[in-house]
Amino acid sequence: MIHVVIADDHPVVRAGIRALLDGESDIEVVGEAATPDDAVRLAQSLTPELVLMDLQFGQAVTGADATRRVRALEAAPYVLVLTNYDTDGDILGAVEAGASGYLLKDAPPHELIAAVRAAAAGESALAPAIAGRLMERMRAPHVSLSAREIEVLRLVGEGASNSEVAQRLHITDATVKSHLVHVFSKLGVASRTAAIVEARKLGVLR
Amino acid sequence: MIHVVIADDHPVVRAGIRALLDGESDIEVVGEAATPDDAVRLAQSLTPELVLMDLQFGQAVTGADATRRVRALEAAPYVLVLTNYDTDGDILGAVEAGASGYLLKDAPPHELIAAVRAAAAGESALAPAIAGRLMERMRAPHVSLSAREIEVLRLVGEGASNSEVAQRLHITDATVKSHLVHVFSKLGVASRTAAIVEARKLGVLR
DNA sequence: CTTCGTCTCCGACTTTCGATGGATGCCCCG
DNA sequence: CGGGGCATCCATCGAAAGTCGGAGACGAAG
Repeated sequence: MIHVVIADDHPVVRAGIRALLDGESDIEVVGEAATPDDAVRLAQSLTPELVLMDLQFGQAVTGADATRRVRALEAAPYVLVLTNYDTDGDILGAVEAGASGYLLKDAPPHELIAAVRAAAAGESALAPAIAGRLMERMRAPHVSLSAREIEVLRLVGEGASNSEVAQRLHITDATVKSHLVHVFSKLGVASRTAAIVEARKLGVLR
Repeated sequence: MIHVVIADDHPVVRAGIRALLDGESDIEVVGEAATPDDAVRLAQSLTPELVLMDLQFGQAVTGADATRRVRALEAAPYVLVLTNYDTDGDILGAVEAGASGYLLKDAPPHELIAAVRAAAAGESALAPAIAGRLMERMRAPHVSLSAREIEVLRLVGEGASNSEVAQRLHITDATVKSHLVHVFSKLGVASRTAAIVEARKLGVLR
């Protein structure tokens, strides 16, 4: 049984979510909070597995803050963030605060339910529309590999040797090495294997 | 809405599954098949997102076969395989035939429902009891790396150089290379990077 | 007890990789 | 327009990775 606390300043939204979740036999809504403070308080006293957290409370944008505080509790319930707009600038903040997932309020019911189950299981559940946007914002500032560099790195990541890469791209292996040197420095690593590991971590590969 | 076709030779089982799924608003059972041939036929004519497929039809074990044929259709519905026994030797066959998931018939209702949703979303849904067993059978025959070899490979997979691995394991880098040579030959590759790729594919790493 | 297989370890040789340094062409902006 | 920044390309040379052959340990068969 997944115990859930709903935190949203709008009663209608809370009721809607509750109605959706009440239809699921393995999910029980144990509390509702109308303010960030209440959300943290209920998360502590009711020890739910999951908190559904709105990002916009009244005027102050303290949803991310509340998320951080909830995640700092001893029981540390998972937090699933809800918002109306996928352009919300606080997506990053919420994720960094420890949110397991991020959903738009107009998501189809089964998507929300699936997300609740996934989040309660410790998995991350991002609305597809958001995942891409988020990824861009997370990795763009970090690395900006040129198209050619990515191309080379991708082949290396498939296990190709320098000469194989050179052949496939119709360039000299000296050139391949040069591209790799640049990739290494941009990724802050010193070998092809480490570069692959790092590239995967940053989402550049795979 | 997830449209489902149920394929099972036992009417009672079909009714049971239908009853379970009818309780879900986002799932609709659009057809029932009592034979593998019917299953394929309905999968083609009704174009469901998902086919729930029994492995045992009458006497012949053609569930895997039917799965293969269903997956070969133009619409290519996902296939979720059901069976009574987790010792069934055809688990592998079904998965290789393109089944997205594998469930025991005595699984709790919510697990089945969750599996249906997951499978319809293109995710794989394996009963935990089966996942482990399956994993063993899938990778054991392919590779049997020694504990030491895996240890070395794991570090290499983190981007470590031979000398770093040697230091961490308190052995010479000549020995590290030796282990890697064995790993390479067992995995059928010729470089550390290719080894990492292959090891990930086989589930040895990560 | 021997033989075989397997795992673990190692040193010396060859190949590949990565570092260094430099060339060209492109685009943008002061 | 003329330099600064960047992407792409290339050659050389020391360092790392990979190849080869073999040694010691240990257990399972023969």
